[in-house]
Amino acid sequence: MEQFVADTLKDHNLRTTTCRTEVLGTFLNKEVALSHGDLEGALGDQFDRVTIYRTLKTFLEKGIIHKVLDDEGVRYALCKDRCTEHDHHHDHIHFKCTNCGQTNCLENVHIPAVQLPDGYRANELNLLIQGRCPECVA
Amino acid sequence: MEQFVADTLKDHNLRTTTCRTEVLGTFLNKEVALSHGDLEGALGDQFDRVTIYRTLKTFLEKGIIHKVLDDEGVRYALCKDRCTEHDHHHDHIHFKCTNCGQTNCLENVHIPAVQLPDGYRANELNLLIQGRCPECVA
DNA sequence: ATATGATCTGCAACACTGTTGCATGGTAAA
DNA sequence: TTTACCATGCAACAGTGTTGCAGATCATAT
Repeated sequence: MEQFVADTLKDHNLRTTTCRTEVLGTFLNKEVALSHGDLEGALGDQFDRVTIYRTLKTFLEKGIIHKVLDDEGVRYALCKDRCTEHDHHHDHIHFKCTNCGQTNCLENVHIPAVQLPDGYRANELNLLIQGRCPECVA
Repeated sequence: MEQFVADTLKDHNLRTTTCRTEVLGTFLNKEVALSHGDLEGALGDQFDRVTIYRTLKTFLEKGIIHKVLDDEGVRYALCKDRCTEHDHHHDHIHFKCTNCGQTNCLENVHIPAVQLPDGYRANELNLLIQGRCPECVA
């Protein structure tokens, strides 16, 4: 995994620093969408708040992560299919469990075509589904 | 319109105060999703920041408005089809124009059924489409 | 029309989220 | 190893949203 982290950073022309390595590693470990606060919690006092914000911003710009919108705030999740800075794919489906609060990307689910009114041109689709995840349905 | 505003408040068991009347009126006039800041701007110094926040919160709880999620922050829009506190329908499609920034609800567009993986149970769907609105496509 | 209780409002203070400028420290490439 | 560039930490600040409380306002019954 460490190798993957290093490669990912290199692929996006980013220097491998401790903070970037740890943040990226945390995303890989947790496998759910994380907020800035989640990262601060997970990483303890290792890094300054500001540095984490800047790391997230950098990752966003490079297409390593994407924003996940949510009633309660903004979270971030890995772009698993290797978006790049110039070829960023823009259809995301996220599922948020209203019971346990976890949010994750549904990778294999496609957003069906939506029939827009005349004149509208769509670029990016963002679908948030809220409900109960398998663990919490039982 | 003033009658409509008064009726709406009454229907939801809310006292008709100046702030509520003005806020609801602004939503009716503008016909697009508004942020707290938009409302502050539209209403000038008539009301305290806090009062506007509380008015929005009350309207949310009563099902008069709903949240609109957005990369840039939270906005609010009227529930046109008369949601009530207990019967709030939860499928929303919003279109945000990346050129002029306006966000509005697409009332007559339906979210097609999404095939969820086993075990997931959906309650609420929230689709944000970003692109260009008819005015900005031209 | 008025008194009453419920509730809404404004103010002050606070917590959280996110950004910016600048000096210092770390990274990669020669 | 030196160097140029970039990332980090710190301090300060702006924006967003919440809470407690005293005083004002509203709806109801009289």
